[in-house]
Amino acid sequence: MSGLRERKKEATRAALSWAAVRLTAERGWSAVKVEDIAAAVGVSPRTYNNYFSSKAEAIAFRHLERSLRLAAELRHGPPGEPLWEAITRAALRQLEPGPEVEHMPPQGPDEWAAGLRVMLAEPALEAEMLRAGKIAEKELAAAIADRTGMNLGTDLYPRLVAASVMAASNVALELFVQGGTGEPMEVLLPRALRMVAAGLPTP
Amino acid sequence: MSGLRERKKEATRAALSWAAVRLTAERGWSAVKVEDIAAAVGVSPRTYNNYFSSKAEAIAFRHLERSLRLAAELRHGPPGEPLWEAITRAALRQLEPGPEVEHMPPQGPDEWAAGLRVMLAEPALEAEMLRAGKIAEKELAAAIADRTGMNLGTDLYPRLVAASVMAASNVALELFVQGGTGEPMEVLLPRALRMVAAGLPTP
DNA sequence: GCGAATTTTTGCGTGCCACGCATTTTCTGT
DNA sequence: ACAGAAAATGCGTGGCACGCAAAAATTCGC
Repeated sequence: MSGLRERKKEATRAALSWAAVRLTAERGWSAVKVEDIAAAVGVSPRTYNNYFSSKAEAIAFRHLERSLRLAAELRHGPPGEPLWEAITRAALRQLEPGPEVEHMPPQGPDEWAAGLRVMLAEPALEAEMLRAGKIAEKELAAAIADRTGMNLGTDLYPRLVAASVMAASNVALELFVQGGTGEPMEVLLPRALRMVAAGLPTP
Repeated sequence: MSGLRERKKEATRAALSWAAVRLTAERGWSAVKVEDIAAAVGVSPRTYNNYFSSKAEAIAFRHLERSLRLAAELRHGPPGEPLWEAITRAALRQLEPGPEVEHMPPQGPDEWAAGLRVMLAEPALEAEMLRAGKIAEKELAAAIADRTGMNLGTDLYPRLVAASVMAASNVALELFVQGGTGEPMEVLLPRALRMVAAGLPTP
């Protein structure tokens, strides 16, 4: 309905999420209390839980948003475009930093990878990230079902495509974060997507 | 090294996990306290946390074990067998109820599905299940890398296959649990595996 | 503009959970 | 049987999620 109120809410949510990430990167996950995150945003600790139902959720929120955008973009893109091209294009676009990162210290890909390693080392955070991915996967499957005219409740295809896309994204990210190959996400991600789309026969 | 001690530990761990599942199915997740689980097994609450580092972990443990068996079976199977046949065979075998279920009330597939729905409705449990799947995926990727002589640190293939296998399993399970099609897992799972192996072109 | 209604924030209190540490009990190897 | 190792337990602490009701802020009808 209204604009200002909801935008303010989203701003607070984003600020909390962002503060949680920053503080965790600085001090480590267990050293940051909910109270600290709330204080960094200038809000009461009780209010934090009005926005996020767990400490971990604030950190996974950015991941969730980006993943959800993928599904949204798939819905609003040109309907005629072949499915996998649309998916690849939408996935690649999520790699571009959004406007919210403007007033952050500029992060190279190395710092980003290091930060992610820290996050995923914490079991609670890993679990919450995975849950976020799963939520986005549901949206993605629904979008694909719409696009292909298939039945989400009975057809394997939409869910399989959605799950495979998330799998490819995660694998590409893992390899990037682990840094075995020096290749950037812009290279790894499309390659992984092409592979799952084409099939994975024994080489 | 020793036998009795470790077997007793595993027995306790399994008993705790089993008690957690049973109590949760009966009363619901939030109504069962760690104290209850411990009491059901005849062990101190403090001891529970020597086995599982969270309340949810006990429930995901059965899922974790089964998923890990898949990787183990892939390692110990005939090395000559084509990769995807070996995977499918190993995956199907995990559907057979293990010997630990012998003295449980016989569960039809419907009760099983209902139980799973309850579990996955709880965010904390869903997250923990996903984490268990992720851990197993790592093992699976390593097994596949070994089998194909590929490099886990630089090649996408092993991780992609592992992730796709887990994705297919999860999708098959979702569809089964949701029950849109009346088909059993023994049918859905191989079909999903065949699809991800062959590729997912727009139909 | 202004006051009423709705929404959001906050303070407070409760119950539970994860875990460190020291102690006791149980098991193993010789 | 005994010494040493490993596991179970008791106790205490800090923190987190959340229900509830009061207070503050914002929207909307007029």
